[in-house]
Amino acid sequence: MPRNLVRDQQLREERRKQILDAAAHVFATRGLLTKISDIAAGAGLSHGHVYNYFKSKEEILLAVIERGQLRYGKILRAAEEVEGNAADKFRYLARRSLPSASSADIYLVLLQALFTDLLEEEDKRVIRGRAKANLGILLALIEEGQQDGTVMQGNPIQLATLFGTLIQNLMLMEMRGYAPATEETIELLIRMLGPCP
Amino acid sequence: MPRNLVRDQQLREERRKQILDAAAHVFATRGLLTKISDIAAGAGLSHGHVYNYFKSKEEILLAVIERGQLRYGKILRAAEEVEGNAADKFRYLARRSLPSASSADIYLVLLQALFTDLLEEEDKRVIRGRAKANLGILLALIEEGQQDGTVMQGNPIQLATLFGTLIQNLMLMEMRGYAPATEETIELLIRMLGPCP
Amino acid sequence: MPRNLVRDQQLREERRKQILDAAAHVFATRGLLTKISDIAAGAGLSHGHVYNYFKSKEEILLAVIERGQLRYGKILRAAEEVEGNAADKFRYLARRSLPSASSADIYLVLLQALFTDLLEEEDKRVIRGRAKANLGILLALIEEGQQDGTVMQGNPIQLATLFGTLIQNLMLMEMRGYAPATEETIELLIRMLGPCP
Amino acid sequence: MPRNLVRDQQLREERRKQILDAAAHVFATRGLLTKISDIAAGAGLSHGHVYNYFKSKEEILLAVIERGQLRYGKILRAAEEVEGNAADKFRYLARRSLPSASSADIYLVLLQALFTDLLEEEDKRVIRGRAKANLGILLALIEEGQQDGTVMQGNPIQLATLFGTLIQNLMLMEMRGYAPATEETIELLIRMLGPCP
DNA sequence: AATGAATGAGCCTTCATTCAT
DNA sequence: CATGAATGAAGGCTCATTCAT
Repeated sequence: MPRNLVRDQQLREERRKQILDAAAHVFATRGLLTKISDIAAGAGLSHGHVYNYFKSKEEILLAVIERGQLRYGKILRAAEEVEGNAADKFRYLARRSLPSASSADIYLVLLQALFTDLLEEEDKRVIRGRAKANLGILLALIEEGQQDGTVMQGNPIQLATLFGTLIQNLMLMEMRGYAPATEETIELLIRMLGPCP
Repeated sequence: MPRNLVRDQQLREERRKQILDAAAHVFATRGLLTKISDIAAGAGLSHGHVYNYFKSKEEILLAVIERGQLRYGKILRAAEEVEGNAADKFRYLARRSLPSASSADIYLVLLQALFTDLLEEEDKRVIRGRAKANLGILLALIEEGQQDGTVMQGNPIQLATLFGTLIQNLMLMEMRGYAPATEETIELLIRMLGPCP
Repeated sequence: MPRNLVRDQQLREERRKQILDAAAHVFATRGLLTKISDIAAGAGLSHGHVYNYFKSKEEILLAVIERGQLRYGKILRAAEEVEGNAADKFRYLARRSLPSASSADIYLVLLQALFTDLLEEEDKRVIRGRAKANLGILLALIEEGQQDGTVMQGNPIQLATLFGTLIQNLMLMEMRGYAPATEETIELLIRMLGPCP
Repeated sequence: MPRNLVRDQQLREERRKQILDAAAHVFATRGLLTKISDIAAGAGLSHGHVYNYFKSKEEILLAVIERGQLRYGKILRAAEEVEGNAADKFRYLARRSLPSASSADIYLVLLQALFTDLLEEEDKRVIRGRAKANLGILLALIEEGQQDGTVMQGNPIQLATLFGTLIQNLMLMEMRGYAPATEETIELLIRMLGPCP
């Protein structure tokens, strides 16, 4: 039966993913007040069963955040590979951060999680570490843009930080009573980053 | 009536303010998971006493948000009055939004509150309404800047939204693992907004 | 100043009466869930001040019950003195127990109080003792009626109990969704008690 | 679905009944001051679990009252079916209302509930409606008795009200310091209702 | 005396987590 | 594996009681 074990493992992994998907959605929708039973309902299973895959709500939250950060990192690396100049890469990045892209909606949860004492300080440290790693990629893109003349001069870290803030907030605009972000918004953003020739 | 009614009223008002200050701080620090007893402790009184000033936790949250939005509006109007061109006004605005300025730290609470069903839909509507009013002031500033040549051309609403997002996030940068905002950040921000002559 | 002391004592007694009146009304209206502040409001003073006259809510409740029972006893003794036969005395008794007569509305409070552990067992014993004393008077009336031929034969204690139950419930009829008691009801009651010649 | 759904449903129903039984007892014993934890303890489960069956204390109270009223209605209808004349039916009715019959002990709770603002006015309306329906049955019995000569003449509604009051108070007699009701009491009651030939 | 600010015990209710089936 | 019954810790809120003014 080793075959079954492999298959079991796959099923198990699928389930975990299912739960995390639901959790990401619910966390992003209701914040940290999210209940285990909401997650379970979203994943289509009983709340008790969730504990066969994660040992606590905290673990789920951590997993959701980790996945969100890793995905964001993946998008960042994908942006690096985009054909064209740095502006094109930022354009790609911003587009992937629009509300329709599910990958971004975890960002607010992360923000909240860094507050509360729901998470251990150690966990927060890890999360900040990943954030810094992601910022590093953004930083490289900024510097590339300053080289190829599509990004203004200035402290790259500051620029990366500002740009990072912006794209992660794109999806939240509507929620905050502002107009939702569109392609037009993205073009403006690119121009804002741009140099004055 | 052996009491001094006028004085009592003043004390009462002070207490309310005291509670709101504590609440703002704790909400900003621990998010919606904030306990009434945390607020009470922060204000230096017993949890039961809080209910002599506010009739529920929800009411406190609403008051905190309202006050935060009104203060932000006040800052916006103060910025309008600043001597100089639009860039100077934005500079002023950004400076007042740095972490050291306590008035801004409510913004994240607001963001969280718009999620959850902790608040009635009606309350959320009111909050979004005030946000829109504030955006209107920012909008006027943007248009002024486009007139006096210190702000780039482009859809003013979009620009206002982007800028609003940025300044409200200044204080959160550090928290999110990025470098904290400084005067240098502000200058970059002003240049980003600026036109290409 | 002994005159002042006397006067003070009178005022104090008046105040106590005021509070008990309010308490009786509120207890009869809202049951044991009655709050001290309701009583205070009813008596037109601050809740804190009540404690200058009674040392606890329990003491007030006991006083209200005692007064109610004593008044009922007084009514019973007044009935004994009524001119005419026993039927006339019962008629008088029933009339004084109609809803309009405030003396009866405490009966339900008493009923509730005998339940809960809000009262010490010792207090309950005292209350039951007074109830028994009152029943004794009723018993005498019943026996008088059996003598003068206006009350049916049968165990006088049973009859007294049944009649006591009835008149104390007269005021509650309306509350329980039944038709309110009237003079007609009273006449029926007298006839029910009456013998078959 | 490894569970036996039908069985689960049965168990669930049993549990509900268990809780209601406990609640009826405790409410009848301690009045509206009854704590959820008392009910839970009475039913042999944890307080939290009670909320898996009822969503609030108020709902439990309402259910207890409803059940009590329905049971009383059932007894009334059973009395209607008793062989014999109306007196026999009343006898049956009174017997079923003695303290030993658990079905009646809810009446006092009902009485208390009609006070307080613990219940919505709407709920009280419903309760009064059911009381009126039950009174209707009693009314029919009275009229039957007036026909077959076992009940005195007079306004049937008044008679029904008086009789209803009496039988519902039978169980409370002892509690109020009076002699407890017995078969002898019941016979007296029947005679009181009877006509004078 | 008189007020109402202040406290904290206590109850209702929710929900993470465990566990029997 | 799956379910949901069951528990109990924790937090919101009320209100009796005390006390400074």
